[in-house]
Amino acid sequence: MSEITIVEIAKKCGVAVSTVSRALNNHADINPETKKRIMEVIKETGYVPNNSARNLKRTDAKCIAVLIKGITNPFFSPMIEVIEQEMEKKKYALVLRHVEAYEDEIDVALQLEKEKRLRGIIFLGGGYRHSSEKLKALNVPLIFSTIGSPVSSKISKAEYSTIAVDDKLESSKMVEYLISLGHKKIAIMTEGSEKMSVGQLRLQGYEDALAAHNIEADEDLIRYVDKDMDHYSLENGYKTAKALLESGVKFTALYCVSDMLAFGACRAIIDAGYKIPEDISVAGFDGLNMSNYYSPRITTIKQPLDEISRETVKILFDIIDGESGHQHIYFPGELVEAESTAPKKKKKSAKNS
Amino acid sequence: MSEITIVEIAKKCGVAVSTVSRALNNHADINPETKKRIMEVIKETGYVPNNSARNLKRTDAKCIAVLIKGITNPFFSPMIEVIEQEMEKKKYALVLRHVEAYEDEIDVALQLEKEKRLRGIIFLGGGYRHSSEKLKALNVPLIFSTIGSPVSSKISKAEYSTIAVDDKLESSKMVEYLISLGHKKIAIMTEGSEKMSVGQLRLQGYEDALAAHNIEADEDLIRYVDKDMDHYSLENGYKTAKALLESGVKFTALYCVSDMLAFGACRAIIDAGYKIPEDISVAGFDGLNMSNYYSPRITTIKQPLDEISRETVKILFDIIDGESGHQHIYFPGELVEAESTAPKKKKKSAKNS
DNA sequence: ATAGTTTCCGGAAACGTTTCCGTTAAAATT
DNA sequence: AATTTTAACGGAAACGTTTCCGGAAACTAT
Repeated sequence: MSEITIVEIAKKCGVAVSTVSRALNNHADINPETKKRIMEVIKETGYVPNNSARNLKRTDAKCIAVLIKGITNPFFSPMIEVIEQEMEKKKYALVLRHVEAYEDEIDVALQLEKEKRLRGIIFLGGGYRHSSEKLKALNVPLIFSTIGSPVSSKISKAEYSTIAVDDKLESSKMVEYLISLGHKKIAIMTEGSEKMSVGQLRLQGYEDALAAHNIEADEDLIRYVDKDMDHYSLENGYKTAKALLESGVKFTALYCVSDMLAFGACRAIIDAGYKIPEDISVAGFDGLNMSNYYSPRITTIKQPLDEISRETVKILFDIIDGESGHQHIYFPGELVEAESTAPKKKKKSAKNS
Repeated sequence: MSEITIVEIAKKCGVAVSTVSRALNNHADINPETKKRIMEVIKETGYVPNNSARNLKRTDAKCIAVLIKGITNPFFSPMIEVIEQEMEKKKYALVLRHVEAYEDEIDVALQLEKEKRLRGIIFLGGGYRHSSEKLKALNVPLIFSTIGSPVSSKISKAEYSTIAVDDKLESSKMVEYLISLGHKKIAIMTEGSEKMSVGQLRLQGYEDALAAHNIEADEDLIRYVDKDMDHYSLENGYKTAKALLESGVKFTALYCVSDMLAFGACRAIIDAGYKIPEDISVAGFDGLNMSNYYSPRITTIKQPLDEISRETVKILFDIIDGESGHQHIYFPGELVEAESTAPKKKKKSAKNS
């Protein structure tokens, strides 16, 4: 393919390679005339500098990586947007990478660290099988955003930052709310991939809330999504809710640990001939944009993703600039009451739209 | 940061640099013993080869790029999945990049072409401001998947491939269907960013269908989404539908040129107190997974994204391998009738769930 | 034992840049 | 007019790899 290099340009212009390089990089020591001439030839020939060679020498190209597991999850959309904005302000290049498993992530990061001058990594999305030695070896700030408790115990809290809502606390707020509506038989749909996953934390919040109100936890009401599928997907929500309904266990409210699950669950409930919220109340978590457009609008805990994202970037730069060490910050979530929940059981309760 | 290079490893092992390289790259000419020893040291030190240097020399690292505008759009999720699978089979590295504007894309691609040995580019998502000279200069196969007519007229059809559904035709199928249900006042919600955009093509299909049935096109029924917002977003669907409803124009069916728009529109219609499909039928396009979980399930044209994705990759490799030239292929879409549409007006029409 | 093969490894060139250092000629200063 | 400064540029080393070429042992076959 395009074999043309900087030396051809130099020849064509009758100057030295270094001069072309200077023209390319807006260096001072160059005659505007010469520069213009060189730039023209470059334009003509369609020459593009080889980035590998460039990065091999350069030391100043600052770059941070955002590694996302499940980049297509709508949950990340607003986060990516904000992070991109903030990075732009700081004039840092941003590399957004979609990674399947976390093992991959690390290798991707390692690679980046060598290719470019990686200054930090932001991890988005759950999954916790980090090989901590490698992670430490990177020697750049690691920021985990909106994921429960991110790393293996081999790496200490002083070596990474986390920014998120307090999943356990917020989760219990939601369950408290359902209880306040008179519900006692509250089912939960969650995910239990790893010990400290978001799903597990939110389950703990559920249990806390029940305990606080002396409601006995019923094993049958705790449902795990299929771990062989995308955890927080519509299909999984649908499937799990369907199984719950068909099991015959009685419940008046279903708390889904993610809005995506709630969407799927709602559809299953409707398909089964029940009305939401008259027959069954459904609650979600995350506050996805979609939850406000779904029918019914989903009662959920809204995560302040914009603020979280902004803070994520801020913390990263504070650490890079040496202005602070690693931090672990919780943001408050907001309970938004919508159409999918209602007080329990009143014969014909009015829709609270 | 991690300053350790291949020469340190060589020193530590008491071997030559080339030997370490051989160990690293699974070369033949090396004693398994030596290799093992070297690998151990590498593991210990956490050494990672510098990819820039590596790519500078290598010529075989094959790589193809997938450039997506709006990577967070759920539309792309299944496509990415399939493409990743297929690439894995071919043992090609895949670089997935999120790009904001198409200008960016090209630069990204150019950069890639130099860094790695880029063998092809797949473009996903609309937007058509390609600077064709640059594109040509890349000298690698360009494949446009699921986007209308992709490039500026300066670049000929023999120089790129397209794989998609026939947007115009499929669109008219949907409108024909609505007409067959007895609808005459059919509103359309579309997007008109560029001449040959997906939205424009689908609008043409709408006009064709109306013309074929001698239904007069009513300017007031053609609605454009806000071009300053994300074109195919819930918000835009909601907002545009709301404006349409408030305008007082009468219509019995609303055809949204994308499911995302349909979701938003449905919500606006419901909020306005109408029932879907009893009062207003709503149709979408794309066949997003979500359309089967939304309430009501959206009548839509389902794009065979799996097949399209697979074919996209296949065509790319055919071209790379010199087994064929560029192609322009249409896949048929599938009209899926769901809950959001019904025959017009019968006093109390039964829901066709 | 000799010649021919293999096996394994070291040396060094090359990849395409950037950057440091030095040089020249012109401009500015004395 | 002689000296110093400046502007513009060329030359070459360096970045960290891979790969080609050749050479020394260690085998194999005669």
